[in-house]
Amino acid sequence: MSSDFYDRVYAVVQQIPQGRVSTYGAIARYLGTAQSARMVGYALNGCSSTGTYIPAHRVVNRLGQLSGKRYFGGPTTMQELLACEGVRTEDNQIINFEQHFWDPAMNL
DNA sequence: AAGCTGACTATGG
DNA sequence: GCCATAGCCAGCT
Repeated sequence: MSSDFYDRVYAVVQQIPQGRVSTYGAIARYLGTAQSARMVGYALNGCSSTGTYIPAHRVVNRLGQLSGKRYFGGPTTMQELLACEGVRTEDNQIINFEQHFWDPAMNL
């Protein structure tokens, strides 16, 4: 039922190593739809519907901001998940974002 | 079927 | 340097 686009997004996000983060734009570009960064987040919106665990907390916007933390049910859920993996955040933004950044196109 | 929405990004003022 | 506007694509109403 999930479109190929959704499935690809999930596949990439699942391949993000623990303690690393990626961006919507990077994933979108890897999928071939560089202009559809919004769709990446939109796809993650249905990650719970897939029944598969998707580390969506490892996906942030290009500034390293936890733009989608409000979709995790708690105001600090995403932040805690990242912190649990060793990713420090400050004011909803990842510290040393470039250091944690993981580009699928660069590793896949 | 047609229009709106959105976890983005880039550009302009 | 910050706020406003536009472009984008795929899913949802």
